[in-house]
Amino acid sequence: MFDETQMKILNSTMMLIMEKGYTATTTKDIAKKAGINECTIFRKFKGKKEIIVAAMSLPEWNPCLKEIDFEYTGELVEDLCSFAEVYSKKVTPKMVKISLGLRSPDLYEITKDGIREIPDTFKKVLVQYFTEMQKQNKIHTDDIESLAVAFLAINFGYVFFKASFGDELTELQTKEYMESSVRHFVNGICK
Amino acid sequence: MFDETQMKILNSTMMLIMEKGYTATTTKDIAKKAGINECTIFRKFKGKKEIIVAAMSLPEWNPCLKEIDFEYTGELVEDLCSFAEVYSKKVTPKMVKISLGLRSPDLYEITKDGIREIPDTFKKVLVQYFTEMQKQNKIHTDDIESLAVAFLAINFGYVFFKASFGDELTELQTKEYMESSVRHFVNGICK
DNA sequence: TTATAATGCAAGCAACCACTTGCAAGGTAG
DNA sequence: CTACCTTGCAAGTGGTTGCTTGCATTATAA
Repeated sequence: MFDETQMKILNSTMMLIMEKGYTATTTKDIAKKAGINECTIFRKFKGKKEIIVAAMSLPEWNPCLKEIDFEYTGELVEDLCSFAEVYSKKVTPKMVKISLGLRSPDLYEITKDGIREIPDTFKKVLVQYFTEMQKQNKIHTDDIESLAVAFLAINFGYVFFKASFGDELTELQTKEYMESSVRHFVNGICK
Repeated sequence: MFDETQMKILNSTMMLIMEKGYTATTTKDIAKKAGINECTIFRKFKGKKEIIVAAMSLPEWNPCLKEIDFEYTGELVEDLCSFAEVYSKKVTPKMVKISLGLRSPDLYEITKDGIREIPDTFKKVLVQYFTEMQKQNKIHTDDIESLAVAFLAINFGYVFFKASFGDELTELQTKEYMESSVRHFVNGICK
């Protein structure tokens, strides 16, 4: 698919975009980071934009979250922990930084669908799951949509904070937070 | 503080940053949007960066969230709804777009403190509140930190989604979501 | 050895960037 | 009227951007 030089370019580009964003990342930066000459970039890719398109085709730089990735048994805490784990494996701080770095007017058309796909898929799975659990009389709610968005937000918010502030906002680690937040989510906090 | 021309520049700049981000926003863009000549910008402000600094001093473009903004009575649902409302009044999709647009290497030093201050303050208030509620034996939890981060994430996640996708991810409106998510958060979903 | 392909190197392209300058036009205040 | 202040206008600054080109060097394969 891609030769060694191309991979160096792809990885260097995405790392720089994580740090500085697409517009602020220059082809000179990329060449320097990749340890190659700038003109080689344009021998390997048509232009700067094409590097992004190519990188997005790699699972390494584009977390394809599919409905099929989520499995469940019917036990609430177990299932939601499992969902949270699948989500956190794909949507890492690295990926969040990438998707923030790709926010640029001239990339919008290329990236928008891919970026919305992830929360969209996760929400769809959650709505489906909660609907099923309600049918089985395992949960009580009058608003499945809110429930799904809230659980999505609990998971996304955490990884966004880690991506933005590292451990400075909270030193909680992923597993710790996931288990605790799921437990609170299921059982509530009111005595 | 700022004359009419300066205000036109400040508002136009921030609106463009909302749309395209700082690096992709040029001084020509700003002048065009403000309906003035480009050189006027540099007669009014020292440079592009200074426009941001000036704008950040306006409450209109910088939501100062202070601990004192949050009041509570001791009734869980009521208090958390009130917290969520205060948060949503300050941290609007517009503000989130701004803070995303300001992510640029050469603005980092200027903006980082202001950006972290908001989640920081909200988290601090929540930790304080939950600690108090635990003392009063009104909640059961062994992990107040997770609780605070989860509630913060529930509120931030929603506004981030609205900022990024409008109504395309969910058509839920703020009040609806707030009330529902707080109710679930307090009472849990398990039967 | 010879042919081919990949890369480095240096120079340079037009376009655009933030920013500057000199001058004329216009309004306002004394 | 005069003096001043603000702004527009047009031109231009040096620097950077994405991207190109011609040529020398190296490695690989026939």
